[in-house]
Amino acid sequence: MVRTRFAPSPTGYMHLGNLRSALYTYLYAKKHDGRFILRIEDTDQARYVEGAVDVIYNTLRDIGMLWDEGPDVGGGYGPYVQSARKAMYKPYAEQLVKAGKAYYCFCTNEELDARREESSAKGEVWKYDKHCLHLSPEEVQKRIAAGEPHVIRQNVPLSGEASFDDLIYGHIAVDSAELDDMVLVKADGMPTYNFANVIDDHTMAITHVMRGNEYLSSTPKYNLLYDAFGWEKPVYIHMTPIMRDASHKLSKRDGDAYYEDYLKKGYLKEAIVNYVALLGWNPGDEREFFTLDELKEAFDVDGMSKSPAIFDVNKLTWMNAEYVRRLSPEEFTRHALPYYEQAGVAGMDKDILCRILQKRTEVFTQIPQMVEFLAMLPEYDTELFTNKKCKTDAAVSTEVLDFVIPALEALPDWTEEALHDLLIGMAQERGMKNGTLLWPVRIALAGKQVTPGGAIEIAALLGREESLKRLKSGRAKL
RNA sequence: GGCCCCGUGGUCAAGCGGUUAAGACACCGCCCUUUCACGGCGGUAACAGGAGUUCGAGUCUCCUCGGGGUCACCA
Repeated sequence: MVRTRFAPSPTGYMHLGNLRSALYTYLYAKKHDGRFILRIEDTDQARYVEGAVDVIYNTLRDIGMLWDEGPDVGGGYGPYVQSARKAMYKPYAEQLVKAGKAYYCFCTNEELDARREESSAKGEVWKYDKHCLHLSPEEVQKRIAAGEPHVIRQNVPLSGEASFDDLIYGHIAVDSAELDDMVLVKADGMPTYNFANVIDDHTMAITHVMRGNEYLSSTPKYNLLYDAFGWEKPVYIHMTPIMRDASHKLSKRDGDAYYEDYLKKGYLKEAIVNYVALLGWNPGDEREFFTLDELKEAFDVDGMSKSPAIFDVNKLTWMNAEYVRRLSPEEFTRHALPYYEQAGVAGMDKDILCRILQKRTEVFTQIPQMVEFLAMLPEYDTELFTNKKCKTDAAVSTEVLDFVIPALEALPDWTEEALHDLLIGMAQERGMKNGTLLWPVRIALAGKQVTPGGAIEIAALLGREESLKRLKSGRAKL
């Protein structure tokens, strides 16, 4: 049974890189009919943020990545919050000490710093010198009994090879001599992050450890620990970061690294998830649109990339536009409504608004600026009445408005259909290009060169009174 | 600096010893058209560099260069 885990620390936001890690971790488990486990790594009390755990829950749930075990739903391997596991680590370290795979160390920070400086002065790479490894058991006991501060360090062999196998990167080996005797348990009795991770993953029976690339170089050490315990090692899958550019990760400094940021900017969650899934993974065929269920089916480590991917808002935006177009009119309107209200057009015909806006909306936040001319006629210059392609200028526009205004005043039903028949009919009668007639009308109606929709839709949206008022004021300008 | 990882168009990315080196976004052009957009058609653009191995190398090996990661009693 495949068991994977997502182990975020609660920061209050969901970074896109984390979101993607969670996604891949979830997908891998689901693809193999396994279990997806949520573990909260909250040991860093200094960074603790109120309500941050809820952000994690809500985001995962919102997207549909439901966890099979976790702090709130339980499971047979709890607790699932690291702070509640504090007491369980030290005994494991002591077990290692008994086996000679770890040892107590009484070196103080000052001593370590001094030796570190000494070695860097000589141009050497600092590595703990195993100073305390050779203390006699009696002395160790005595000093512990005396209450002397101490840590427990991993005893890394001086020679030989440490290695691991990664599903993406293959076999990675490093000389044990390169490895430092890392601290397992700190002077305050708490485990270090690395140690806690190994213990947690093993005791939670995690079979596939999926995590960021930055752990690539510490993983050989992790495996040494598994060997020291005699535990079966997990399968490793190291994932690339999402980059801002070739040399920087997407970070909070960029102001657009968080899932929440994109929701606020008017992106659809399905589009974000879909885009992010494709950043660093490809299905092996030409498909690019996936629902979460389709991703579960299609996901495969073979398609995961070894090199980091640069985040491209451009493509996200294109993908979002595609998702927007696929919305039903009702769904589109539901998403657009807050922006209609913001622009003051919420009272207008929703069907027409949807028809003219849906194809033009890449991101919902673009809507107000697209429609604000409906709520209030902008100041405009008569230059706008001139358009070469439509064969119109101030004189033509004057002529057009002069016969269009009375005709519209006489129109019995102010419907889109009636407006269409009347205006197009007049153009035909007079042997004019549709554009020649419609251009001046649209300009007078909208007061801007570029609008979503054409003269007919705009007139229908504005209604008889407002339309005629705008047409007359346009005529008056000429 | 030591060690580890990575390197195909501007971006994502296919490619697993033999291809005219896919596709998508972006960009440019044309068509459609009631402006813009949508849609349709077409175009520009890449194997970081150098040595090998091989009949043949984007694919294998080595070196160089470039980028990243990691070297804490932080997580």
